Amino acid sequence: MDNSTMSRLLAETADLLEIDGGDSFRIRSYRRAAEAVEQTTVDLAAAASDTARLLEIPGIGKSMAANLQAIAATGTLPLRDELLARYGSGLLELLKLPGMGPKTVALLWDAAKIASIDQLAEAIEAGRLAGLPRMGAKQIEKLRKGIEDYRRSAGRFRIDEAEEAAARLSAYLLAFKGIEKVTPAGSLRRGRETAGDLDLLVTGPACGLENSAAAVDYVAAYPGIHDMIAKGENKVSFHLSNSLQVDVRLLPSDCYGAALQYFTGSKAHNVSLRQRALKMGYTLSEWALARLDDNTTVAAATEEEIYSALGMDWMPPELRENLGEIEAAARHELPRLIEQADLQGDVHMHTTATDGHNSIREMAEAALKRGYQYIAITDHSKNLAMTNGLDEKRALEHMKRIREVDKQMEGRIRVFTGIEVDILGDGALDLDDEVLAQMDVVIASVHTRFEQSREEMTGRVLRAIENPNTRILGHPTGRLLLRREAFSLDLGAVLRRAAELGVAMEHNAAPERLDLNDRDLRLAKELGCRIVVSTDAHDTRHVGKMEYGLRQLRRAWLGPDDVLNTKGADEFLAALRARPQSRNGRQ
DNA sequence: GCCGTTTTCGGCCCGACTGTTTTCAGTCG
Repeated sequence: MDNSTMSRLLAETADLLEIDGGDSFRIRSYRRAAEAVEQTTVDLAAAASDTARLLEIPGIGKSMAANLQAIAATGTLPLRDELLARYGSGLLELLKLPGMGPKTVALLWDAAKIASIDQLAEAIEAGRLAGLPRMGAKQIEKLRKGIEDYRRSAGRFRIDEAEEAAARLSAYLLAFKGIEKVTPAGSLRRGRETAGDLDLLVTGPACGLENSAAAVDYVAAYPGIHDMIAKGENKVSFHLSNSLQVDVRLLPSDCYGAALQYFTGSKAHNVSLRQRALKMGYTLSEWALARLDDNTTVAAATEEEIYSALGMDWMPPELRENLGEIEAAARHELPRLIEQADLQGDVHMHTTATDGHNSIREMAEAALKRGYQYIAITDHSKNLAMTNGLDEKRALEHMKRIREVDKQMEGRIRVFTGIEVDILGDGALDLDDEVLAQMDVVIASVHTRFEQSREEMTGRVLRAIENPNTRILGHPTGRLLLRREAFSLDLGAVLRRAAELGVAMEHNAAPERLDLNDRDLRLAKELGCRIVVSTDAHDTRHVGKMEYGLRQLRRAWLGPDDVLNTKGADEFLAALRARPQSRNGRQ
């Protein structure tokens, strides 16, 4: 069992205790322990027998160590099981609805015996919620909409979860003699934010059409399989324990490219590509590109051959959405997409001054190791009290420390001063302008939920952009993957104004964030609004880890020139600071 | 349930915002 699963069990226990009305400090302990387990580099399943080692981890005491040992030994936690037996796992799912916390879950359970999202939906339809305490028309409507949004995203997995499952399975497959190559296809390969299932294409001498039986048996013996769906001559389908469906296809290497192309999709891209093939006298299938007249194979082994035979350049999977990439590839005018090597700096990160886990120096060293030229330290401001956010006085002191570290690094990497301020309800920033003016990087973010009208909400964000100290607009959509609580915002107006005033728009590269979706990013490019891709790293492991965010940028056809932190340190700073004359007075 | 160069008991990150209130409880970060 891996640390994140152990962490999840502890966090769920905390949720259940909260619904149960348990001691709030005990609950916090479970939460802290869950976070510690997630954070630590110690492999807890392996180290479980070493109690002293467990106790070294801050937040793990005697009973939590025993809990971890129970989880490692049995895969489950007695307290959690006990609470689940009382309330059922549906309550944990209810908590995922926006605006739904433990008190409301407990209320619905006590008053109406509602124990799942389905039961809640039913109760809303039947009008059984009206009259319950704190259940006005607005609240009920919010829940109804929350259920709708939740159901839309349910059943899909975040890209990093799918990728992790793919990596583990690939490692297992590659250990088999005669399996030489494993490639994830489908939306995972195209870099979508989420994946509905996992398509793995496998090839090697053991994957021939006739001799694949041993390899198929090996696949079917994968220890992570929860239940088998189908096992054929060349395909094995199953669910993992997290209910992710996996299809493993074994293919001879001479048709690997055709299969890879076909199973990567997207559907729209493939339809369009097959039409093009037909016009050229070919037929394209998952087995080969073949001549229509005599059915002889033209290309099949690699994607490059197939696209080339169709008169096109090979294109990165991220572009395959039938949004003009086929025409561009045929004209040999595919865009140059942004790559990791283009990025010169990571300019959003936190330290132990607020809710980060490492020092300024450690973050700088980590970024240096990853080959970056500069970073910005952007801890939280005072409005985020729970993170120990910085007030004016502490912000200035912190700035001094950042400058000291910058000196210590002796030019090997630049360390910029910065802060992530909160956009308040009236659109003002929560720190004094005189202090903000001294910072290199000021990221203005919305941390509280706004539920005003679209106009009002947009007005507030625009006001924050107008503030001459705002250099980067941080996550303004309130968008969290698989929990889309996006408040209403005229993003077009926001991006346009940001472009006019030279304020960059942040795209958070963390897989659970990915602030801007494909369409937002295309719009940003159209409007000439520059993007800053960042990690919002809270520890050294996440510093500069941009791959998920980069794939989103690539999907939107963004190149190095569309992104601000592809510039060198001085150019980046100059671009951030230079703001055109304010054009106030225009509505 | 964790933690301790003020402690082995008594503390434990707190402020903004919303909706349903008529002074506040609940959620979120």
